Amino acid sequence: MDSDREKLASVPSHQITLPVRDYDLGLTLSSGQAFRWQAVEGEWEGVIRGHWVSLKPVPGGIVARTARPVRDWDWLREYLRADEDLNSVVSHFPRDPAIHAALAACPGLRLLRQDPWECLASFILSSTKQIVQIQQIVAKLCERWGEAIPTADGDRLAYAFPSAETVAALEERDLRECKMGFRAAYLLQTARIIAEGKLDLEELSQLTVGTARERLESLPGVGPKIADCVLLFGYGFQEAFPVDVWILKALQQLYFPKRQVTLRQMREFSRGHFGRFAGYAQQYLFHYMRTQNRQ
DNA sequence: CTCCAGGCGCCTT
DNA sequence: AAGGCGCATGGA
Repeated sequence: MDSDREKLASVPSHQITLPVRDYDLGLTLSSGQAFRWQAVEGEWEGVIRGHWVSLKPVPGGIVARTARPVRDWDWLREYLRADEDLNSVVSHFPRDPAIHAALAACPGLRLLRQDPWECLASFILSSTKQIVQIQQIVAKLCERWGEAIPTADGDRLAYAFPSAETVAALEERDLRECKMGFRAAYLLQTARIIAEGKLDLEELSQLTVGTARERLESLPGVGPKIADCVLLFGYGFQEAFPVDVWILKALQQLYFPKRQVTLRQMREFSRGHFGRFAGYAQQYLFHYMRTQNRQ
Protein backbone atom coordinates (compact mmCIF):
# COMPACT_ATOMS: atom_id res chain seq x y z
CA MET A 1 0.00 0.00 0.00
CA ASP A 2 2.67 2.44 1.07
CA SER A 3 4.93 1.38 -1.77
CA ASP A 4 2.05 1.93 -4.20
CA ARG A 5 1.65 5.42 -2.84
CA GLU A 6 5.39 6.02 -3.25
CA LYS A 7 5.19 4.94 -6.87
CA LEU A 8 2.13 7.11 -7.48
CA ALA A 9 3.81 10.10 -5.87
CA SER A 10 6.87 9.77 -8.05
CA VAL A 11 4.91 9.68 -11.31
CA PRO A 12 5.41 13.04 -13.04
CA SER A 13 2.25 15.09 -12.95
CA HIS A 14 0.94 18.55 -13.84
CA GLN A 15 -0.82 19.00 -10.54
CA ILE A 16 -0.43 18.48 -6.81
CA THR A 17 -2.36 19.39 -3.66
CA LEU A 18 -0.16 20.52 -0.78
CA PRO A 19 -1.91 20.16 2.57
CA VAL A 20 -1.55 23.38 4.61
CA ARG A 21 -3.50 25.14 7.33
CA ASP A 22 -3.50 28.71 8.66
CA TYR A 23 -2.27 29.79 5.23
CA ASP A 24 -3.71 32.83 3.44
CA LEU A 25 -2.17 32.31 0.02
CA GLY A 26 -3.39 35.52 -1.61
CA LEU A 27 -2.36 37.70 1.31
CA THR A 28 1.07 36.08 1.43
CA LEU A 29 1.78 36.34 -2.30
CA SER A 30 0.68 39.99 -2.44
CA SER A 31 2.29 41.15 0.79
CA GLY A 32 5.38 42.77 -0.72
CA GLN A 33 7.95 40.01 -0.16
CA ALA A 34 7.71 38.63 -3.71
CA PHE A 35 6.87 40.70 -6.77
CA ARG A 36 5.96 38.27 -9.53
CA TRP A 37 2.48 37.01 -8.60
CA GLN A 38 -0.64 37.87 -10.55
CA ALA A 39 -4.22 37.09 -9.59
CA VAL A 40 -5.94 35.46 -12.58
CA GLU A 41 -9.50 34.18 -12.17
CA GLY A 42 -9.17 33.14 -8.54
CA GLU A 43 -5.72 31.61 -8.99
CA TRP A 44 -2.23 33.03 -8.54
CA GLU A 45 0.17 32.75 -11.46
CA GLY A 46 3.89 33.12 -11.04
CA VAL A 47 7.34 31.70 -11.78
CA ILE A 48 9.48 29.86 -9.22
CA ARG A 49 13.03 28.90 -10.19
CA GLY A 50 12.09 28.71 -13.86
CA HIS A 51 8.84 26.78 -13.31
CA TRP A 52 5.63 28.53 -14.35
CA VAL A 53 3.00 27.63 -11.75
CA SER A 54 -0.58 28.48 -10.90
CA LEU A 55 -1.68 28.22 -7.26
CA LYS A 56 -5.21 27.97 -5.94
CA PRO A 57 -6.33 27.88 -2.31
CA VAL A 58 -8.75 25.04 -1.50
CA PRO A 59 -10.10 23.86 1.87
CA GLY A 60 -7.18 22.30 3.72
CA GLY A 61 -4.54 23.01 1.12
CA ILE A 62 -3.14 24.60 -2.00
CA VAL A 63 -3.56 23.16 -5.49
CA ALA A 64 -0.62 23.78 -7.82
CA ARG A 65 -0.70 23.40 -11.61
CA THR A 66 2.39 23.47 -13.81
CA ALA A 67 3.01 23.69 -17.54
CA ARG A 68 5.31 20.70 -17.69
CA PRO A 69 5.03 17.43 -15.75
CA VAL A 70 6.87 17.50 -12.41
CA ARG A 71 8.32 14.55 -10.50
CA ASP A 72 9.85 16.29 -7.48
CA TRP A 73 7.81 19.12 -5.94
CA ASP A 74 10.32 20.12 -3.25
CA TRP A 75 11.02 23.48 -4.94
CA LEU A 76 7.37 24.41 -4.37
CA ARG A 77 7.13 23.14 -0.78
CA GLU A 78 10.30 25.05 0.05
CA TYR A 79 9.12 28.27 -1.62
CA LEU A 80 5.77 28.20 0.21
CA ARG A 81 7.30 26.88 3.45
CA ALA A 82 4.42 24.43 3.31
CA ASP A 83 5.70 22.36 6.25
CA GLU A 84 6.05 25.29 8.66
CA ASP A 85 3.68 25.30 11.65
CA LEU A 86 2.43 28.86 12.08
CA ASN A 87 1.20 28.26 15.63
CA SER A 88 4.62 27.28 16.86
CA VAL A 89 6.14 30.38 15.24
CA VAL A 90 3.56 32.65 16.81
CA SER A 91 4.12 31.06 20.22
CA HIS A 92 7.60 32.65 20.24
CA PHE A 93 6.32 36.20 19.71
CA PRO A 94 6.41 38.67 22.60
CA ARG A 95 2.97 39.03 24.19
CA ASP A 96 2.28 42.70 23.69
CA PRO A 97 -0.76 44.60 22.38
CA ALA A 98 0.91 45.61 19.11
CA ILE A 99 1.74 42.06 18.06
CA HIS A 100 -1.70 40.90 19.18
CA ALA A 101 -3.43 43.48 16.99
CA ALA A 102 -1.18 42.71 14.02
CA LEU A 103 -1.85 38.96 14.33
CA ALA A 104 -5.60 39.57 14.47
CA ALA A 105 -5.46 41.86 11.43
CA CYS A 106 -3.82 39.38 9.04
CA PRO A 107 -4.42 35.73 9.99
CA GLY A 108 -2.66 33.24 7.73
CA LEU A 109 0.07 35.62 6.60
CA ARG A 110 3.22 33.61 5.90
CA LEU A 111 6.85 34.04 4.95
CA LEU A 112 8.09 32.66 1.64
CA ARG A 113 11.50 31.19 0.91
CA GLN A 114 12.66 32.66 -2.39
CA ASP A 115 15.60 32.20 -4.68
CA PRO A 116 18.42 34.33 -3.15
CA TRP A 117 19.49 36.00 -6.41
CA GLU A 118 15.95 36.91 -7.44
CA CYS A 119 15.28 38.19 -3.94
CA LEU A 120 18.50 40.23 -3.83
CA ALA A 121 17.94 41.75 -7.26
CA SER A 122 14.29 42.52 -6.58
CA PHE A 123 15.05 44.33 -3.33
CA ILE A 124 17.89 46.32 -4.91
CA LEU A 125 15.14 47.56 -7.23
CA SER A 126 12.77 48.27 -4.33
CA SER A 127 14.37 51.34 -2.80
CA THR A 128 12.02 54.35 -2.66
CA LYS A 129 9.49 52.55 -4.82
CA GLN A 130 5.95 51.47 -4.02
CA ILE A 131 5.17 47.77 -4.24
CA VAL A 132 3.10 48.19 -7.42
CA GLN A 133 5.99 49.95 -9.11
CA ILE A 134 8.49 47.30 -8.02
CA GLN A 135 6.21 44.71 -9.59
CA GLN A 136 6.19 46.67 -12.85
CA ILE A 137 9.97 47.05 -12.94
CA VAL A 138 10.57 43.36 -12.18
CA ALA A 139 8.00 42.36 -14.82
CA LYS A 140 9.79 44.46 -17.44
CA LEU A 141 13.17 43.05 -16.45
CA CYS A 142 11.90 39.48 -16.82
CA GLU A 143 10.02 40.06 -20.10
CA ARG A 144 12.99 41.82 -21.64
CA TRP A 145 15.88 39.68 -20.36
CA GLY A 146 14.44 36.51 -18.84
CA GLU A 147 14.19 33.16 -20.59
CA ALA A 148 10.78 32.43 -22.15
CA ILE A 149 9.05 29.44 -20.57
CA PRO A 150 5.74 27.69 -21.33
CA THR A 151 2.53 28.21 -19.36
CA ALA A 152 -0.37 25.76 -19.01
CA ASP A 153 -2.36 27.38 -21.80
CA GLY A 154 -0.66 26.74 -25.07
CA ASP A 155 0.63 29.78 -26.90
CA ARG A 156 1.00 32.14 -23.93
CA LEU A 157 4.56 32.42 -22.56
CA ALA A 158 5.96 33.38 -19.18
CA TYR A 159 9.47 34.57 -18.34
CA ALA A 160 12.03 33.33 -15.86
CA PHE A 161 13.91 35.80 -13.70
CA PRO A 162 17.18 36.61 -15.55
CA SER A 163 20.27 35.07 -13.98
CA ALA A 164 23.08 37.12 -12.48
CA GLU A 165 25.21 36.10 -15.48
CA THR A 166 22.60 37.38 -17.91
CA VAL A 167 22.28 40.71 -16.10
CA ALA A 168 26.06 41.02 -15.75
CA ALA A 169 26.45 40.85 -19.54
CA LEU A 170 24.09 43.83 -20.10
CA GLU A 171 24.85 47.54 -20.20
CA GLU A 172 23.38 50.06 -17.82
CA ARG A 173 21.17 51.53 -20.55
CA ASP A 174 19.61 48.09 -21.13
CA LEU A 175 18.51 48.04 -17.52
CA ARG A 176 17.33 51.66 -17.55
CA GLU A 177 14.90 50.66 -20.30
CA CYS A 178 13.12 48.73 -17.55
CA LYS A 179 12.44 52.05 -15.73
CA MET A 180 14.62 51.27 -12.73
CA GLY A 181 16.37 54.66 -12.76
CA PHE A 182 19.42 55.08 -10.52
CA ARG A 183 19.00 51.50 -9.28
CA ALA A 184 20.27 50.22 -12.64
CA ALA A 185 23.92 50.85 -11.77
CA TYR A 186 23.56 49.08 -8.42
CA LEU A 187 21.91 46.02 -9.98
CA LEU A 188 24.49 45.83 -12.75
CA GLN A 189 27.50 46.11 -10.42
CA THR A 190 26.06 43.57 -8.00
CA ALA A 191 25.29 41.14 -10.84
CA ARG A 192 28.88 41.44 -12.09
CA ILE A 193 30.36 40.78 -8.65
CA ILE A 194 28.28 37.61 -8.39
CA ALA A 195 28.83 36.48 -11.97
CA GLU A 196 32.59 36.90 -11.53
CA GLY A 197 32.44 34.67 -8.47
CA LYS A 198 33.64 37.38 -6.08
CA LEU A 199 30.66 36.67 -3.85
CA ASP A 200 29.06 33.21 -3.67
CA LEU A 201 25.36 33.52 -2.87
CA GLU A 202 25.01 29.79 -2.25
CA GLU A 203 27.67 29.89 0.44
CA LEU A 204 25.87 32.54 2.52
CA SER A 205 23.32 30.06 3.85
CA GLN A 206 26.09 28.26 5.74
CA LEU A 207 27.37 31.37 7.52
CA THR A 208 26.13 33.01 10.70
CA VAL A 209 23.48 35.63 10.15
CA GLY A 210 25.94 38.38 11.10
CA THR A 211 28.59 37.30 8.62
CA ALA A 212 26.03 36.74 5.88
CA ARG A 213 24.68 40.26 6.51
CA GLU A 214 28.18 41.74 6.22
CA ARG A 215 28.72 40.02 2.88
CA LEU A 216 25.42 41.27 1.52
CA GLU A 217 26.04 44.84 2.71
CA SER A 218 29.35 44.84 0.85
CA LEU A 219 27.37 44.80 -2.42
CA PRO A 220 26.58 48.13 -4.10
CA GLY A 221 22.97 49.18 -3.49
CA VAL A 222 22.61 46.90 -0.49
CA GLY A 223 22.34 48.51 2.96
CA PRO A 224 20.94 47.20 6.24
CA LYS A 225 17.30 47.12 5.16
CA ILE A 226 17.77 45.29 1.87
CA ALA A 227 20.31 42.91 3.43
CA ASP A 228 17.76 41.94 6.08
CA CYS A 229 15.07 41.39 3.44
CA VAL A 230 17.35 39.00 1.55
CA LEU A 231 18.41 37.21 4.74
CA LEU A 232 14.77 36.76 5.71
CA PHE A 233 12.96 36.11 2.41
CA GLY A 234 15.80 34.46 0.47
CA TYR A 235 17.75 32.51 3.08
CA GLY A 236 15.31 31.86 5.88
CA PHE A 237 17.29 33.61 8.62
CA GLN A 238 14.17 34.10 10.71
CA GLU A 239 15.70 36.53 13.19
CA ALA A 240 16.37 39.13 10.45
CA PHE A 241 14.15 42.19 10.96
CA PRO A 242 14.07 44.64 8.03
CA VAL A 243 13.38 48.19 9.22
CA ASP A 244 11.81 50.34 6.51
CA VAL A 245 9.62 53.45 6.64
CA TRP A 246 6.49 51.45 7.47
CA ILE A 247 8.10 49.49 10.28
CA LEU A 248 9.63 52.70 11.58
CA LYS A 249 6.13 54.20 11.75
CA ALA A 250 4.75 51.05 13.36
CA LEU A 251 7.42 50.84 16.05
CA GLN A 252 7.24 54.57 16.71
CA GLN A 253 3.46 54.55 17.04
CA LEU A 254 3.02 51.23 18.86
CA TYR A 255 6.07 51.08 21.13
CA PHE A 256 7.32 54.67 21.55
CA PRO A 257 4.27 56.93 21.26
CA LYS A 258 5.76 59.47 23.67
CA ARG A 259 9.24 60.10 22.31
CA GLN A 260 11.04 60.33 18.99
CA VAL A 261 13.36 57.38 18.32
CA THR A 262 16.03 57.20 15.61
CA LEU A 263 16.28 54.47 13.02
CA ARG A 264 19.41 53.17 14.68
CA GLN A 265 17.69 52.89 18.05
CA MET A 266 14.80 51.06 16.38
CA ARG A 267 17.13 48.44 14.94
CA GLU A 268 18.63 48.01 18.40
CA PHE A 269 15.22 47.68 20.04
CA SER A 270 13.85 45.21 17.49
CA ARG A 271 16.84 42.90 17.86
CA GLY A 272 16.17 42.56 21.56
CA HIS A 273 12.40 42.59 21.63
CA PHE A 274 11.10 40.22 18.95
CA GLY A 275 13.16 37.09 19.49
CA ARG A 276 13.97 34.08 17.31
CA PHE A 277 11.18 34.67 14.80
CA ALA A 278 11.55 38.45 14.63
CA GLY A 279 11.21 38.33 10.86
CA TYR A 280 7.72 36.86 11.08
CA ALA A 281 6.75 39.50 13.63
CA GLN A 282 8.09 42.16 11.28
CA GLN A 283 5.98 40.88 8.40
CA TYR A 284 2.85 41.05 10.54
CA LEU A 285 3.61 44.58 11.74
CA PHE A 286 4.44 45.69 8.19
CA HIS A 287 1.21 44.39 6.75
CA TYR A 288 -0.82 45.65 9.71
CA MET A 289 0.50 49.18 9.13
CA ARG A 290 -0.15 48.99 5.40
CA THR A 291 -3.75 47.93 5.84
CA GLN A 292 -4.40 50.50 8.59
CA ASN A 293 -3.06 53.23 6.36
CA ARG A 294 -5.42 52.41 3.48
CA GLN A 295 -8.34 54.35 4.85
C1' DC B 1 1.14 71.31 -9.24
C1' DT B 2 3.58 68.84 -5.00
C1' DC B 3 4.58 64.87 -2.29
C1' DC B 4 6.36 60.45 -1.51
C1' DA B 5 7.44 55.57 -2.28
C1' DG B 6 9.49 48.12 1.66
C1' DG B 7 16.94 53.13 0.79
C1' DC B 8 21.56 53.81 -0.28
C1' DG B 9 25.94 56.26 -0.79
C1' DC B 10 28.38 60.19 -0.01
C1' DC B 11 29.28 64.38 2.16
C1' DT B 12 29.16 67.23 6.31
C1' DT B 13 29.46 68.03 11.39
C1' DA C 1 28.60 58.17 15.13
C1' DA C 2 24.85 60.86 13.36
C1' DG C 3 22.28 63.82 10.22
C1' DG C 4 21.22 65.88 5.41
C1' DC C 5 20.73 65.40 0.58
C1' DG C 6 20.52 63.75 -4.28
C1' DC C 7 19.13 60.12 -6.98
C1' DA C 8 14.91 58.34 -11.50
C1' DT C 9 10.35 57.40 -12.00
C1' DG C 10 5.45 57.29 -11.59
C1' DG C 11 1.18 57.26 -8.91
C1' DA C 12 -1.80 59.73 -5.60
